[in-house]
Amino acid sequence: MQRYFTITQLTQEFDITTRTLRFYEAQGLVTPHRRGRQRLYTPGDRTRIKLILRGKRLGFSLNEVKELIEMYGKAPGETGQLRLLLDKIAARREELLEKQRDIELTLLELEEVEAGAKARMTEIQSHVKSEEV
Amino acid sequence: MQRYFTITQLTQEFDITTRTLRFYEAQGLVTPHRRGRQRLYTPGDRTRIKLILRGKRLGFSLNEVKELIEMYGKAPGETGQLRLLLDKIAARREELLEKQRDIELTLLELEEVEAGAKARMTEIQSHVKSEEV
DNA sequence: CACTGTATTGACTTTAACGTAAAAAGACGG
DNA sequence: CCGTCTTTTTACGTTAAAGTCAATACAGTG
Repeated sequence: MQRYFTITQLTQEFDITTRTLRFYEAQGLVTPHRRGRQRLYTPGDRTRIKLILRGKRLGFSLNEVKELIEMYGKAPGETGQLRLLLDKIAARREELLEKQRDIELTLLELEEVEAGAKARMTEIQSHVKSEEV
Repeated sequence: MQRYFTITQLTQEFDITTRTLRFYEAQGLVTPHRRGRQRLYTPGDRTRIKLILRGKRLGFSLNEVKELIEMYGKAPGETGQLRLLLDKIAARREELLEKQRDIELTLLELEEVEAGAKARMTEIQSHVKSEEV
């Protein structure tokens, strides 16, 4: 049973515009079916869109995202260049691990700032209290 | 003892161009000293540049990075709007945590693809061996 | 001082990722 | 069937983040 999504359904679900989805299509990132001129998105298309948006959140360009998705898309059988695929996977993994470290560092720094701010707040509080006496 | 860095030193260290550093300066992200017209970067400037690049790797825009850095820069004392600062920190943290989840998911998917590829490889290997018999 | 190489400035160009507007074609409710 | 609404297509505009190029300006060296 093939359930389809319309373009507006997806734009609402993911909070993007139709322009964006058509743009992704023009870039070859999704290829919805057509009923006449109308676009019909399969659940698979929907998943791809999710992957695209996730990639974007991580700072990957659309081209990089495309490469990633194509890796998923290929069944392992039809992948002629297995060695090459494995290399790409390794490279992506390295990038992701670096991003993880970047995030950890940034979170730590945020905590420091937060601690400073909170300390400053309670300090102000105590001033207020002493003035209240 | 104030040790300075030249612009080219930094471009080499971080693998960016002079144009990029001057652009960041024009955006108010760094403000190196001058000796005549020549730019002199302090270790503090260097740290800021590191932060900028880290932010970029995580997919933040330069403006977002600027906000982040300004949060670090402000001593907690001179932060008039402590509540506002804490809110911003919380928002950033949420974003970062989401990115962490995104990374985890992507890593998992990469592992799946990798497993498939490796399985396919050993399969091919065994074919070769059986032909060798 | 002349030469050479590096820095700076300013202007213009480029690329990615959409936004916006206009015109035409379906889709639908009454 | 008519008007309204949505969708599509086409084309041009925009923004962020630099890249590229040209015209100097120094700075150090022999």
